[in-house]
Amino acid sequence: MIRRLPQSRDRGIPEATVARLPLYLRALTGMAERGVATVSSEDLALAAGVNSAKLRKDLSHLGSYGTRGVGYDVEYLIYQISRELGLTQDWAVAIVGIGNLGRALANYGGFVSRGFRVAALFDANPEVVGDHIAGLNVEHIDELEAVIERRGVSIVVIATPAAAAQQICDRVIAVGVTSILNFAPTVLSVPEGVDVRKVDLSIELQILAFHEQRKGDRESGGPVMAEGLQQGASA
Amino acid sequence: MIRRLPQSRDRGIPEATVARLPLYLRALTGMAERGVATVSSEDLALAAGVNSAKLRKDLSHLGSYGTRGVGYDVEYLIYQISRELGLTQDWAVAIVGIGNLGRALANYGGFVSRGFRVAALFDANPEVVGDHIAGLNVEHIDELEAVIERRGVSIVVIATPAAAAQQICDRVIAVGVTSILNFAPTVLSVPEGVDVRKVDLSIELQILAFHEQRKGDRESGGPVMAEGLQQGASA
DNA sequence: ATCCCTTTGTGAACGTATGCACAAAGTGAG
DNA sequence: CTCACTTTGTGCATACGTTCACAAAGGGAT
Ligand SMILES: NC(=O)c1ccc[n+]([C@@H]2O[C@H](COP(=O)([O-])OP(=O)(O)OC[C@H]3O[C@@H](n4cnc5c(N)ncnc54)[C@H](O)[C@@H]3O)[C@@H](O)[C@H]2O)c1
Ligand SMILES: NC(=O)c1ccc[n+]([C@@H]2O[C@H](COP(=O)([O-])OP(=O)(O)OC[C@H]3O[C@@H](n4cnc5c(N)ncnc54)[C@H](O)[C@@H]3O)[C@@H](O)[C@H]2O)c1
Repeated sequence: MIRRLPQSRDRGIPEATVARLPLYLRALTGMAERGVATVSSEDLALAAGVNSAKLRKDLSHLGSYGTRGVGYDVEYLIYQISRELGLTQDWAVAIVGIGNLGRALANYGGFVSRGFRVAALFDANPEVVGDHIAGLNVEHIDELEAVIERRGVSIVVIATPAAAAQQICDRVIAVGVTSILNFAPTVLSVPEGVDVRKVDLSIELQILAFHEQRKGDRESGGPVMAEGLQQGASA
Repeated sequence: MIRRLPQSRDRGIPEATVARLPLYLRALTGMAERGVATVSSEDLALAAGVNSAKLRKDLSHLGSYGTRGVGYDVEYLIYQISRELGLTQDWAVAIVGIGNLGRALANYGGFVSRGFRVAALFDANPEVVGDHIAGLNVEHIDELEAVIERRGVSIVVIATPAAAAQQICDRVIAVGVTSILNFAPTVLSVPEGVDVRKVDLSIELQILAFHEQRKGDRESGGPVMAEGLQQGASA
């Protein structure tokens, strides 16, 4: 291997790695709070629930921040991962659909903890509009575009019924939003350059049911299946 | 303790495929409701937001249920996928931690729609215990084991603070639960044979932030990377 | 300075997933 | 029947992801 400076500009981090970085970050933050100064790949991997070789390979994509024979400096690694994930800047998030779920999300403290700030709440229901939740006023959905632009919102969380999701999606994309987190159980179609991630309770349960059923099958003499698998990264 | 994942198995459906089956099912259900009798892989793939070759390969793992020149029978395919996922039986689900999120989950109608039935709610807070939510009484966490066994709960949803999650997890596993859906931002450690899936808002936002930051970098002359990617299956 | 111990970073082998491209299989018209 | 047309199911190439295993690097003791 040729040792070169351009290594740091090789910014092609695999998607599977990106999905695990927040996990490492969380484990590291816990360690920092407990006063741990350095950590080995073995220990960090254990805390994050992954294989240590995988962890080392993941971190190697960010650069060479470890010290052989010692491990990684916790604070420094927190900084490097945070920077890579873009958490050293402040992200304004809007939540659309302030029903059961939207309310829970708006009240969720874990949001703010890492660079994310809930900057706007929207709903179509006149009875909900004007409510005060977590120090924010719920705006009418008609104000969507204006408020998003005024407050510099760059990430939108959709928590409306499925029927409204695509329309909300189209509208926020039209004003330049390119990152969407969708809780509605529907497939959003978006132009290239827009990232959609989805959280779908129903799908998770169905996947669990699939494996659960298969465990039961075992008793009736079916083939013994692989088990104990935790879900991995999303690509 | 090396975990072996035997691949050579007859009914071995790839994990990536399993994760997409619920998507197909949802699309098919919508079509059935609109009176569509048959569908081509092309159309179904479009509705589910995947590549049609991938869809055909996924379905081929279940069997050969299509008709060349025609497509798939919608109702029949719904039945086959439902059966494969184990949705033809009834799953009793318990929710632990009836706070903001737990309440939203308990009130969520989409649960029941597909074989899942919320059968028990638990909380440690005396002010919450005894509340009536969605027709269910919130039980004290001390009753966890007894109620789970009595009502035949096989899937547990954890919506407690992170600090309580591992303990709840250990307790439900001790009474035979092997499927857990975890909303708490913590890595659960479980014995082999137990499936844990996690839903983590914070991780999703951080992944979005990573890509969002990268989009901004483009202006400063960084390499233009592939975008527009939607998240894939979790393995 | 030398040796021993620990731990990183990565080459290489293997496993899994994706998507193209096409033969095979089916429909229906004449 | 044959022919034209549609669409499935899959072989194959390629890309991506995981894990093992070990040389190289660093720390510290003597
Ligand atoms: N509650 C859950 O646990 C849960 C779980 C998984 C998925 N989901 C999904 O999340 C979404 C929200 O769930 P919920 O339980 O909060 O539903 P909900 O009905 O309680 O809330 C939906 C809110 O969206 C608002 N709304 C409707 N149309 C709108 C529009 N065009 N613009 C802006 N706001 C609009 C409604 O006024 C309502 O306040 C649904 O798609 C649901 O399927 C919910
Ligand atoms: N609210 C959200 O939008 C959101 C988003 C992502 C993740 N989460 C996570 O989901 C979990 C719940 O979030 P929330 O906002 O509902 O919090 P919450 O504080 O509103 O609710 C937590 C509930 O759990 C109960 N509880 C605490 N210890 C318990 C125990 N040992 N046994 C049983 N019940 C116990 C509490 O009494 C409370 O009712 C947290 O881990 C949170 O980080 C929440």
